[in-house]
Amino acid sequence: MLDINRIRTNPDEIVAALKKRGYALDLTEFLSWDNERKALLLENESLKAERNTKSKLIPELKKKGEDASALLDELKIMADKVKELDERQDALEQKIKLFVQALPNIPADDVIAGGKEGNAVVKTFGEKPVFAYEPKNHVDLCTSLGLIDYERGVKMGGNGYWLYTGVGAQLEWALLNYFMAEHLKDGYTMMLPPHILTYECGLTAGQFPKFEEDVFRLTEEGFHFLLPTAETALINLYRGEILEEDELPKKLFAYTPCYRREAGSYRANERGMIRGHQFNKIEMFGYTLPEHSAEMLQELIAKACRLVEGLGLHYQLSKLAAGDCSASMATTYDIELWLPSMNEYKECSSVSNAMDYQARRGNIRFRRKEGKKIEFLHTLNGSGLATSRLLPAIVEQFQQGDGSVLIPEVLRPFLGGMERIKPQGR
RNA sequence: GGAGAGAUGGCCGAGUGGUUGAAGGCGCUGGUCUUGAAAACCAGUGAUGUCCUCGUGGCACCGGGGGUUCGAAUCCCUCUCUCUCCGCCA
Repeated sequence: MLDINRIRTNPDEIVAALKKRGYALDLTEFLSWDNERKALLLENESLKAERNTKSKLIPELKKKGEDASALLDELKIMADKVKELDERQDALEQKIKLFVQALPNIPADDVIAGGKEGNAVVKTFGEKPVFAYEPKNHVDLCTSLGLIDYERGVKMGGNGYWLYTGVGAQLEWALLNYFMAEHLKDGYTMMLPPHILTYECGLTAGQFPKFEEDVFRLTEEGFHFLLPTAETALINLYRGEILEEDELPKKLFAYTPCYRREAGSYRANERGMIRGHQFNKIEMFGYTLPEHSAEMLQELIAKACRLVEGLGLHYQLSKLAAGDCSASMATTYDIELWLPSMNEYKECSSVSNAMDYQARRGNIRFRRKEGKKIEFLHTLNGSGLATSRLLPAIVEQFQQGDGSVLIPEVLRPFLGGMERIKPQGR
C-alpha cells in the first residue's frame, strides 16, 4: 500500500511514478473524497468532544437531584447527528481505503518505464548448448526416461498437473535438498508454513483484492485459499507486529508447493511442466531496515544465481521494466533458463524488493534503538528456486546423444551418487 | 462433532453502565541508600493510531465487527481465537 499522505501531498509525483508501469491514474476523485473526509472528520470530532463533555454533566446533575431532561433531549439530538456523521465518514473512508489498496507499488527510481519489451538482460551465465543431433524436448525426455508421467498426472488432477515418478521424483527432491542445504549454509532460517491461508494474508501480500480469482479458494463461507507462493505466507509472519531494530534483518526460506489457477494462461508451446497448477518452490524472504533493502536485494539475486550456476545451467538475469514487475514490487530481477526445445528463456526465479509496500498493507513495523521511532520495515522475496522449469532445463541442456541425461554434480550426493539417468526398458 | 469457560496496557490481573485510558502487582526508567551490586524506599512509566488552532488540546482504541444508551471495558448480537471436559479420527 502506498503512503496515503504521500498521495495527498504529492499527487503528481504518484501519477508520474505509476505511469512508468503503464498505470493510468486519475487522482481527482480521490483528492475530493479525501478533502470531504477531512471536513467530515473535523465536524464529527468536535461534535463528539462537545457530546463527551456534556454527557459528563448528567451524573453530576443527578447527584444533585436536579432535572436533566433538557440536557438529555439536547444530547439525544447530538447522538443522532454523530451517528449520521459516523456513517458518512465510514463509507468515505472505506471508499478511500479500497482505492489506495488497489494501487500498485511505485517502481524504484532505477527501474525503467514501460512494459516487458524494456526488460534488460544484465548478466548471462554459460552458453547455449550445441547439439550434434536433434535435441529432444523435455516432455519426450522426461517420458522416455521415466521421470514424469504426464498422462496419469492429468488423469488424477486434470489438465495442468503432472506426476513425478521414480528417479524423476528423486531428482525433484534432490533439487530441493540442494537449495535447502545452500540456504542453511548461508544462515537462513527454514520455515514450513501452512499451505491454506486466510483472506487477510492475500491482502497483505498485495495479491488481493485484485487477484482473488487466481487462487484456489477452498471454503464457501469465509475465505481460505491454497497459497500461490510461500511469499504469501511469509509476508504475514509478523503482520500487525512491531519488531525491534536488532531483530533485523530476518532472513528466511520456506519450501511449499505453489498452487495457482493459471486460468486461461496456457499457451500452445507451454507443454509439459512449464506452467502448472502445482509446482514446488523454495522461497527466500527478507525483512530489513529500509536503508538495507537494496543491499539485501543484491544478496538474494546473488544467491539465486549461485544456485543455478551450481547446476551448470545456461541462464540470463534480467532486470524487469516497471510494467512487468508484479503490483507489490518496486524492483524485480528474473532468472531465465535456456530451454533449447522452446528456443526461449523461461523464468525460474523472480527476486524482488517490495520496499515498504507490503509492510504498510500488513502493518509490519520496527522500532529504532535510537529515538525509539516506529517505522515500516522493508520486505523482499525471491525464488530460490522454483523447480518446475529447472527440471526441464536440466534434461534438455544436459541430454546426451544416447538419450541419457547427465546429472549435475551438486545433485549427485542427494541421489546416492547417481551420475546419469538412462532411458528405461529396451 | 457435543458441553462449558475465557480474550483488558510489555507481562499478570482488577474492573458489570457515568471524570476508568483503565486499580493493584510484576517488569522497565530515574533517584535515595551502598565501595559496587542486591534488598528496601521514593518517583516516573499507553515507546498505540489519528486530527488540528500543536496544547498540562481533540477524537479513537480494553480480541474483530455490529447494536442498545445522553454515556459502554462493562448490557445485547455476531465473528475469530484460546482453554477445559466428552466423543471421533490420521
